[in-house]
Amino acid sequence: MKEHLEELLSQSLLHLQRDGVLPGDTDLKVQLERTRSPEYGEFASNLAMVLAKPAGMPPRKLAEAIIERVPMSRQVDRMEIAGPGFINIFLQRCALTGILKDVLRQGDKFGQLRRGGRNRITVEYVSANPTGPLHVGHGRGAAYGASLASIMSAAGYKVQREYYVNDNGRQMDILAVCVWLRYLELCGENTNFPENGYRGDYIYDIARLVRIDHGDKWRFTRLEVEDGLPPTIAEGGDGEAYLDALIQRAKELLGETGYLVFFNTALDNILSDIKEDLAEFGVHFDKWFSERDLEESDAVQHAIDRLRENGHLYEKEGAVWFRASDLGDEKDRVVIRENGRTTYFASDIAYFLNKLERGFQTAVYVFGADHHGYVARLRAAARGLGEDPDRLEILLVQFAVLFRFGEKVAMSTRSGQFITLRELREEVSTDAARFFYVMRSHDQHLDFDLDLAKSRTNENPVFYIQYAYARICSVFRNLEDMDQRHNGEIGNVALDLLTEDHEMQLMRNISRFTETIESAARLRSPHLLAHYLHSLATDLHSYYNAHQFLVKDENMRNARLNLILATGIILRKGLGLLGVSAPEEM
RNA sequence: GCCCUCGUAGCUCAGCAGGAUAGAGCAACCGCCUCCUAAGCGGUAGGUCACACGUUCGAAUCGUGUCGAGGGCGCCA
Repeated sequence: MKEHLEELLSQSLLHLQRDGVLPGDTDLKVQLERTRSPEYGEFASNLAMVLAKPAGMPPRKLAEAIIERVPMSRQVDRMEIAGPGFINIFLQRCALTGILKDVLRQGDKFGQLRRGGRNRITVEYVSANPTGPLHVGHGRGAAYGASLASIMSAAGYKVQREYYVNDNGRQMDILAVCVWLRYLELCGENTNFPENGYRGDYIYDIARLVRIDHGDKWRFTRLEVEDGLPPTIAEGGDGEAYLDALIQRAKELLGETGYLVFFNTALDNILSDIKEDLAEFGVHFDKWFSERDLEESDAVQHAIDRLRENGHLYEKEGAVWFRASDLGDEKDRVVIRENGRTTYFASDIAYFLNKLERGFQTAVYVFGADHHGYVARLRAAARGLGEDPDRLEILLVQFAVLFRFGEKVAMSTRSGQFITLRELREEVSTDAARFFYVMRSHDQHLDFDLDLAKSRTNENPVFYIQYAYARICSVFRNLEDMDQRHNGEIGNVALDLLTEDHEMQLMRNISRFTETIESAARLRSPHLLAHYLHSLATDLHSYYNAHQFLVKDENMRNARLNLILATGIILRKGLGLLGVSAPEEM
């Protein structure tokens, strides 16, 4: 509908340009928006005010000229000039009832748009290191990324969902060593577990698995393990050197095979736990991209070569640096360390390049707000590779702070005192968690009220929307009990009977659904859909209270049932895009 | 110190690409079940859009500055 009107207006503008009223070089982009109130019609355009200056005539006069040249349309009732020069567009009834019929005909397929263009786009989210279970901080990125991908897909983008598995590097080594130490403990050895290691109980679980498969095969005494290592934190060291030395010692004592057993058992275990956790959260991926695969291919070297060819690398103090400061970053960055190993940043660059080479026009990254230092860095890298930095899109998701009994829930990763995503799901339900995470703009801090999310009252927006859907289903169940039938054909013919304010409001709101998907996708803002669904539920509840649907008159009854059936379809579809279920009974 | 994000009603937040009288929900107050689920509905009250200047026919929205909040600034991953 909106597209149609935009088309009509641009026709008129072209006409005006041809007639010489508007200069040939005017930007004819049509701006059209929903009005705030029906007294201004459905849509309004500020075209006349924007173009008044180039046209050299007063806005209201120009508006008149524009309206005169708009082609006829069966959807449009009339256009009026209002205020300083707004063009208010009033639609024919059939424009609204037509959309209603579309919804009923297409059912769950309604809302699948084709506006995303042909380009493929990859959306990466979560990508948490597989060193422990997901916690509530990852939850928001998961909910946001998953909802965004679904919405963009509905808007017609060709979306691939991707998770970058950071299965290489020091953190993984630390993990493997921690498992080994816990294993030694289980074997009955006395160990000195590092304060800065992974201390969660899940480490014991993994150690237990190794022991079940391999017994005490890799048992060593405390002296063998710790002899000659640098000081721990407790002993006054910084702890990092201790960990590195411990990793070295583990590799020596365990040998490559033994070390890999600990490493891989930890990785496989945690990764499958993460996958299961996300699946239960309704969050899915098309590709789990392994960092090790990236390293084993020559992708990193390939990316570094590209930077070198483009003249962005130099050597200093034995390391190879990327001259990022020339490309918008604050400072230069190391890509190859003095010891010859490439940096994590080099992998990031390679991964980005890899995405483009796999045929994606745009790579969208959903990062936690703590990664915002990456934005300038990665954009500089994109430029350095000779690519358009706009092909890289980084969306930062702000932190969520949990509240229980009106108080902030304390969390600290260091002590292992963090709430896991799984615990959150079990406490408030997946539906509530998914909705709460995305109901605020992603660039806004989120206060997550656990008590509210659990509550089964009207204060809880999830239940409010689900309840609207359940009420609709309930009406249809009662219909059967009353031995009446719903006849959609009769209802469609009788749609013109729906003239009450509540009915008009509901129809108008239904007609906004596709626009909402389009803007939520374009603005990367699933919260717009969350708000939209809430407003649609409000309209339904108001209608429900004001009017009886199951009335004697067959035409009116079927027309009303068609209206609420269409509302239900939109609610179910919309909730589905947010990963929230639509229960038929509550 | 530098950089990023943010500042809208008592609280939590919308406000899409600058547009008409700044909107929801919660909390407060007043009402509504002989009727399809009251997990609902209707109404009242509540704002100098942090502040200042600028751009514009028009600014919560754009720009600059000030104040305030949170976060980020490693040859860590």
